Amino acid sequence: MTRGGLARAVAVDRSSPVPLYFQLAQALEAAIASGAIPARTRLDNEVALAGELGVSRPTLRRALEELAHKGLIVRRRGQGTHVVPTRVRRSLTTISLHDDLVRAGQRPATRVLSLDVVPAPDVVADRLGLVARAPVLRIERLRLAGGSPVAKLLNYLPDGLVEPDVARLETESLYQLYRAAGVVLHAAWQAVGARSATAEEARLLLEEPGAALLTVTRQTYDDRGRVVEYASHLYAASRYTVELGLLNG
Amino acid sequence: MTRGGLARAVAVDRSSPVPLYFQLAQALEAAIASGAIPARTRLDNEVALAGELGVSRPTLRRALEELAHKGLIVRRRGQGTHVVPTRVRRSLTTISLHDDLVRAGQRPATRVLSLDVVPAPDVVADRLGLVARAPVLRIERLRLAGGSPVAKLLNYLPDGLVEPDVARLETESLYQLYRAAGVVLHAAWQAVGARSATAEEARLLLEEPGAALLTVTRQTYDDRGRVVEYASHLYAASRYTVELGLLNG
DNA sequence: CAGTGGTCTAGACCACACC
DNA sequence: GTGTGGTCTAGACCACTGT
Repeated sequence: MTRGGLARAVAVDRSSPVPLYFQLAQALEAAIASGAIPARTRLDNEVALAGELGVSRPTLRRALEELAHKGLIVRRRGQGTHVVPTRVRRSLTTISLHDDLVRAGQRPATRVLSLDVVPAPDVVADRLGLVARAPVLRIERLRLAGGSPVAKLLNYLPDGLVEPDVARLETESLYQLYRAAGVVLHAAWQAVGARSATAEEARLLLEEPGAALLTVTRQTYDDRGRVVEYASHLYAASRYTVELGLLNG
Repeated sequence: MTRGGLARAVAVDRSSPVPLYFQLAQALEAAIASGAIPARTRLDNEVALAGELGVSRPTLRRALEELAHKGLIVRRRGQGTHVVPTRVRRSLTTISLHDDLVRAGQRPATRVLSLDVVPAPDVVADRLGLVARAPVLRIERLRLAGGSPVAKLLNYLPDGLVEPDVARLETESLYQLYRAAGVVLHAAWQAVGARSATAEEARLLLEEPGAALLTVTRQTYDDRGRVVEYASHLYAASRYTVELGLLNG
């Protein structure tokens, strides 16, 4: 994008409360995605580009850093900034947790199997940072896609964090409930493994006993660093895989 | 850390080629990890802190942004910057791919099962962005830990990217070879699933036929956006799980 | 209200890549 | 050399949070 035509495709609104660098990043990402800025294009240098777009260089740089972090562009000293040629680029932008079921065609549904306040088992109390047998909210759900069960979800939450509500649990994700309760999720640690299904699990997930299941164990933290969830999930591996984007591997 | 004593714990070397913000971030991270800056501490405000440390506010901010991104601190407008109280914090800093075997006690070893240049199978050519049946390097390895096999690793690489060398493959990781060849890995996409072991796989991994295996399929990109690897790995799930740190989930 | 982090600017110098 | 992105500065104004 050398001829300055970029300034028309990427217009910013200085009266908007949305930060300039964010507007720029989004506009540039859209322009790249739509092909308005073709792959392998070399962008103008930062000083010139900032001039064309009517922002300062640091502001432009912050936008470019975002795109570089997402893998959409590559910047190299002495050489310039290029739009990455890769075809399969979509998966890289975000790290998907597990709600990928919302994708193409799948009609996700949730059935609440149980919803109780119980004394925390030792391992749960330890992971949540609570004293032994402290009351915790235990949520057991069955996730269905296209009418058939794909996962059994077991979550433990500190008591009082969100309102237990079967109806909402069956229509919204747990993360939507967190957000509604003002909890800002920030980071998580998770381990992925596999094991064979027990008879009971096989029955729930409509698999053969002994079929391979994907296990995901996770701790989620909020922006204060408190553990807000301990989860132990079980996926029917024949119909489900976890997709992950990794950066700076 | 209010009393300015921080300036002694966090000293920067302005003659070093290492960027100031990076020195700051590392020093602060070390101070937090060691307890020199205790959990829940409220840091001085940014202007004051920058003054104490002898850097400008943007430079300090860049360091703090790094720490915030890693989940070590929390910054809130009107309220200040606090050190996060979480206990289990180590896993969050980086996203581990699969070489976690190097951890505590495990003596990792690798046996090269095969190493050939072959015409690319269709799926591989597609994933690597090559024409059908283009020559690719096919590497089949068995990973052992503590003397017993834990994973069968199958990798396809564009021909000519690295030198095929059995000896080095058995002592170093594939990623070390990439680095040595000047390839800068940048991003990856991977899918994690599970399935039951075939008789042949069970024999290799010393598992029962039908045992649950963890499958990892991955594409790795370099900093130019080229696909430099297509991998299909198989883990003995009874002895291995994949750990992942997730940010901004 | 006062204090905090969030954003933005204009300019400077440096390290590296290619000619 | 010349041109590029990488780093750093000093200062300004704003939006939000608590009192």
